[in-house]
Amino acid sequence: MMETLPISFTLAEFRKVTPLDESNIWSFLLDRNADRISVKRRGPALENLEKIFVATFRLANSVGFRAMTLRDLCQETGLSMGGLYGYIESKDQLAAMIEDAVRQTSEQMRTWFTHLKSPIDEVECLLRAFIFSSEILQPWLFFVYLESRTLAAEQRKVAKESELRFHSHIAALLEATGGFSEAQAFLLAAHCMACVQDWYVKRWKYHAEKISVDDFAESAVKLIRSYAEPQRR
Amino acid sequence: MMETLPISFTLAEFRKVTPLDESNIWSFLLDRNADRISVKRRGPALENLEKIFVATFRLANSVGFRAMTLRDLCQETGLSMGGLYGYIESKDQLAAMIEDAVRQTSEQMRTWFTHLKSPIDEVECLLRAFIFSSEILQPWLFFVYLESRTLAAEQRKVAKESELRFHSHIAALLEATGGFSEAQAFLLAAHCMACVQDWYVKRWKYHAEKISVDDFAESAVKLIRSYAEPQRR
DNA sequence: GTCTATAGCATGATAGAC
DNA sequence: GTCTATCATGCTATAGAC
Repeated sequence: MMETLPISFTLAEFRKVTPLDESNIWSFLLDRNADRISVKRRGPALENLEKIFVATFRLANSVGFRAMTLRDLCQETGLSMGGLYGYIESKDQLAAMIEDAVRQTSEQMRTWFTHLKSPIDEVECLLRAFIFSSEILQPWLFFVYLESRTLAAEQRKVAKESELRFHSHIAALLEATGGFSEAQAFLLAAHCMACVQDWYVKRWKYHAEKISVDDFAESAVKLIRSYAEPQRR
Repeated sequence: MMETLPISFTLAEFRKVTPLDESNIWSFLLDRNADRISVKRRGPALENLEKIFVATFRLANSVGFRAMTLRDLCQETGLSMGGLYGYIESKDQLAAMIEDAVRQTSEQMRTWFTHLKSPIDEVECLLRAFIFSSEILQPWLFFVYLESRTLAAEQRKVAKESELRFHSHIAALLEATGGFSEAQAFLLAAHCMACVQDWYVKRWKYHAEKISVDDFAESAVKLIRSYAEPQRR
């Protein structure tokens, strides 16, 4: 699907080809955790899953996941403690489900633009895809970014490795442009990651200034491209 | 003091002129909160303060501040619950003391390089000072970055304003170089902030690759300078 | 100035009614 | 499939001994 996109695609163009978005993610979640969810009727299950995760994002954001209580979660969702446990196995597994969903999308993303011939074009596409995915799934990525350190050691490790794989992929592409040593490419890739992650980490800052995600992506891509291809300026 | 620094100073040079570092911060903390700390003998008080805050950073990092218990804190510091309350008024005030210390240093930083004539030189100096300060006071800045959202509304607001003031200062300087519109300068300043904050947020990534803080600062500064001054490349 | 002991309440999880 | 009621544990904060 990604082959149909231009190099400098917009959010609207990206939306048409991305496999996961705000509305179909609940089905994805239900199917992936079907064995642990005891509720069988699909319609109400999807509605309650949405309530549970939206409330989790809100509560974890205001007090942190480990300090959020299941009683607060019940109050926000309208479920009882017993009802809630039909959807989750434990509080820790609730976080694990989020982390798993995010890792799935980020792992897929690395393969989306491997058909491109130019390394710097692939970098641009990956940065745009990262920014637009984080626009669509902001609460999910935000949760993992801020909470993975407080989760079980195993999940923490997996989250770090996932970030590092994406980082290394960008670094390898930058090195392939021929303009950078391995160490320079690693650092420049780190700057790329920091810039694009800022879109979902500091969302309040960009919203207050009414900056659109397309303008943000344009600015980040231009900064990196002008450094990797100085002759074009 | 900052007037004696060259434009592209190193960590070693910055250390000689910075007012606050790892060892004198405990005195600063004790004096600033003297009215709330009931312990009077200065020597033991400084030792216990160091134990309390170092343990707080470690525990908050592994479970989050709101989920960290004062019992864990007592076990790590060797103090009893009663003893601990000689140094803090409440758990919330412990976080407020950290937030206050960090805000002090960040507010001072904005005035350090106003004597420079060239806006882009001032940007370089501010970015280096920010990175080197965060190297020296990493656990403090890391705590505020990750925990301010979970603190009281008042503190959350103050932390955001502090970030925004620094951001706006950089943006104004970039606009003063003459190469950017207000909106472009805002976005480029945001990229600056994200890159330099990454040094203390993703420290594990840089340490694993054995990247020195001087190399990191050089890379970040070069990226921004090459964009703001394309003719020099 | 630091300790032990405890008050008063909230927590994650489960059992069993319907 | 969802509820209410309850368990055992752990929490912040304080009182009072030394």
